[in-house]
Amino acid sequence: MVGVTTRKNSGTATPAKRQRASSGPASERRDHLVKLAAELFARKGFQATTVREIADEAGILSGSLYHHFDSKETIVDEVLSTFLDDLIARYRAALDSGKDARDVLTDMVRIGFGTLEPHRAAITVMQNDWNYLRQFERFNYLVKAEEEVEQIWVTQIKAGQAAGLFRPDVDPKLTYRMIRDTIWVAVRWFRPNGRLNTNALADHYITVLFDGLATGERTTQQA
Amino acid sequence: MVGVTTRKNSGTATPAKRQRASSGPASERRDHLVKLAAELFARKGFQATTVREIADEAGILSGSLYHHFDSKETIVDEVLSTFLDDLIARYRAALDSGKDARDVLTDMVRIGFGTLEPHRAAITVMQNDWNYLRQFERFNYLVKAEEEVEQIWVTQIKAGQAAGLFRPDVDPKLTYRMIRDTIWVAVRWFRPNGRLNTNALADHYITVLFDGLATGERTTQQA
DNA sequence: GTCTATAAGAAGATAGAC
DNA sequence: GTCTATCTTCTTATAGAC
Repeated sequence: MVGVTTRKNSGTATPAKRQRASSGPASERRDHLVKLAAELFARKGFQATTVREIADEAGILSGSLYHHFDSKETIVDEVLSTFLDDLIARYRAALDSGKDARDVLTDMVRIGFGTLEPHRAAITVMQNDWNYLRQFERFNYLVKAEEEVEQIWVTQIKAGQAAGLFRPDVDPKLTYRMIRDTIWVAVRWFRPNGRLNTNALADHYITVLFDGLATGERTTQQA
Repeated sequence: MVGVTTRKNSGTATPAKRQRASSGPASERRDHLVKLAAELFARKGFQATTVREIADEAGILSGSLYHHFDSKETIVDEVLSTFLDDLIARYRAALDSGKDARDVLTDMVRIGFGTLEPHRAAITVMQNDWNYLRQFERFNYLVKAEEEVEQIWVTQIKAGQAAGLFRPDVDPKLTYRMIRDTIWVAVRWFRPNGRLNTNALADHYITVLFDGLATGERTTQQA
């Protein structure tokens, strides 16, 4: 019931109570605080960000934060679940389009890259702190959500193979993981005002993913 | 000169002295301690791992660790620099083979996946804690090493394009980043004793990367 | 090379006044 | 909804005996 040792908080030992995003009162003030915290978590990492820093950023004292949240974990919980809820909703819409597997997969790649901008902070936290956060019982739903997303992708890849659209000799699960990794890790270097926007990123990746990097020419063998 | 606020260490404030891997005395005992620490860093994250835990793992007390290392940062520094030195050496060997750009790139992909097993812990730390560690001046060499590696890859991709081996319409730098991401992030889910070994991973990725996922068939357009 | 003992302070969280 | 004040525990790191 207790989960792992957590960050050894102190005071009158509070073993990370429940207070999911959905259950908490959804005030604008609260949402604003979550946004501020998300930026700090993304920049410095979850553990390296102190509740004092979050409070500073909001112009209040650390104790006042506990009027809105019962723990630091609750804040990051809200950051992550907001992102995941949105992502899964978008995937579902793509699935209901009636397109063939290749077009659905194309849409899903675009959806993935499309979240880089609006959910940049949440994705960064998910990348960097997932390994730490997953050890706490309260974040089990993250694992569940990941499994659900994997199922959606793998089903599409298999459908594409069955329809003769995708090569049959690739492993669906492995292929999904590589696509997923390529999309989300881009959050590390993607900059909204850089040379490329997320549409260009998606187009580029879709080209290489479907048609490959090679031209078919070989200098050593076929020539 | 000081860098950022660091983990606010205490005692007689020690602002993270220099003591790079190469400069420290290379005893077997020391190497063993670094290995133990690397596993903990990978499992729990750098910040969440305490010097007490590292000492526990080694069967000594935390104070005794400071006979071998002057700070926790020095330990992780040694973990990362050992990996990077090995990686860059392997890349250089591949470059000197005299093969064409496609074969060299193939070798480099294999080298990448091939490090997942021997350097699993270091790669995990690099993935999860890079964002945090990079803020300290002493880890500037990480950025330099990354730039060197990028240069090696981009040069090969451009050479392949010039030789007509790779499609000319892809962005070399972007392509490199996506390849890099796909390889290293695999450390998150790759398990040495799982269904696939690193050779199979590399082969699979090389197939999709060069030849693409699509078969050329289209259900909607070409009928 | 390890232990004992401890410094000095930063952490998350709480209680109650305003 | 925020502040004041504070508790308790954990942290990295040190000094010197053995």
